[in-house]
Amino acid sequence: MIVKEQIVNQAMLLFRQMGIRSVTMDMIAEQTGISKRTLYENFSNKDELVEACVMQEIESRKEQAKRILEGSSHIIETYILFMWDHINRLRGTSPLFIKDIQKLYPQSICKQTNEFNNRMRENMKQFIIMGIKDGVFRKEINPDIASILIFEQIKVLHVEGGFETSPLSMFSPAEVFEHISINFIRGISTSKGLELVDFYYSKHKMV
Amino acid sequence: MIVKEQIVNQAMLLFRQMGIRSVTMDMIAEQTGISKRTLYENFSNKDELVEACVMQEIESRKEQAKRILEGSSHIIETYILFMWDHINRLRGTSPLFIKDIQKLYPQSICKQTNEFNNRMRENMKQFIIMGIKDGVFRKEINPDIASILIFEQIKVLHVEGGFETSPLSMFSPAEVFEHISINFIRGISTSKGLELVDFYYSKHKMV
DNA sequence: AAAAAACTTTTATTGTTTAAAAAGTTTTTT
DNA sequence: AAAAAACTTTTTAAACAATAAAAGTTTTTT
Repeated sequence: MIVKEQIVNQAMLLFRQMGIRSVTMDMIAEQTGISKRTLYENFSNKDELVEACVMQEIESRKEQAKRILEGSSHIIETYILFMWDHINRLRGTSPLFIKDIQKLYPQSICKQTNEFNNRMRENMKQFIIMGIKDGVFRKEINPDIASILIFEQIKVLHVEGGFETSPLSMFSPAEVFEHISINFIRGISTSKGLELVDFYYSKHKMV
Repeated sequence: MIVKEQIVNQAMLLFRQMGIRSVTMDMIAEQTGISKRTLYENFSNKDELVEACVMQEIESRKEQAKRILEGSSHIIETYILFMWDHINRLRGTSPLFIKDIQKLYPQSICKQTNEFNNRMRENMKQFIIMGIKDGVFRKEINPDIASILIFEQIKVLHVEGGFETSPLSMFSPAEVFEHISINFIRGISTSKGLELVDFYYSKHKMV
């Protein structure tokens, strides 16, 4: 079944570039170098193919998350590493990809990503609660509000009309994301937390 | 021309409660206790009346801004006072009011509010630049990105579908706004800045 | 002279039709 | 046996028409 993987990989290449809506099955067949018929013998419809792509993406993220958790010694280091991981993903992916999944597939496939997102938000909330207990985040912080707000801020990157409408369009999504992430964690931090943010930020600094 | 003021005041009462779209001219006439004809003799159409209301609101804000600037001894105190002023306004105004102005009147009237908003964003940018020079905000901050981001965050409060769609619906706009404002300024602050935020926040603390 | 009511006009929303593009299928070719 | 091409069906989006609500006007009443 190596051909199925081939198709998923080539489709992902196109999806990442142009989103899902504007990639046709003809394009995918051509890109993979197979006929449409063969394509449909492997995936009986587009949704099935998209689902396979999304699942692959989610799996990749889960594995990466596992690696990050194993490789970090403090929750703030974890946060910084997740930030860099996401920045790298943003750099290789058109905002259309995420946007299309959310707008076009709110039922079947989005179920997977929604579960994933809800788990992420819940993780973020627990992360904040842990940080407060640990004395790195301020105790005035409401973990519910704060965990929602960080994801709402990130949504700005995937806003309707791309990004072009927004005055943020002059800056790259990756740059804005870094700004948001660092400002957010510093905003909720105590002085002890800030020291750790500075420490781990310079430890993992990238260009 | 006391009757004109009467109309504006009564109309504002309704607009603040239910937005602009859902308030009819009949409702305004009834609320003011005059006939529709008299209403139209004072304002030849709804847009003119809305404009008068918006101008009154802008004037009120300008005066309040002047008072705040005069009454504060440091830019961080200014920021905290503006925050409380806005929280008080939010408490008395339905999100529909701002939403309707932005969605319904993007041309003539919105010109006024857009100018006002652009000036606010520019002020915010200058505020951040001053803060960096003064050593209260971090020098890594990009004043353009940061000034846009704070307004984008505030937009979450006026998002399409009210607020009801958003997971933030369980919290009051005022509460969320305070969270956003404090997190933002702490996020961009140096340790010197944080001390001042703490100082002025407790100085002006409200319930 | 202004309120109340009855009226006309505009605007905004809703549903319907139509046309194009892409999904999905079948036939033909190599 | 799979690619290429030709085909049919579905979806989507745009254009248009019908409707209802509110804007705006005129007439009638107090």
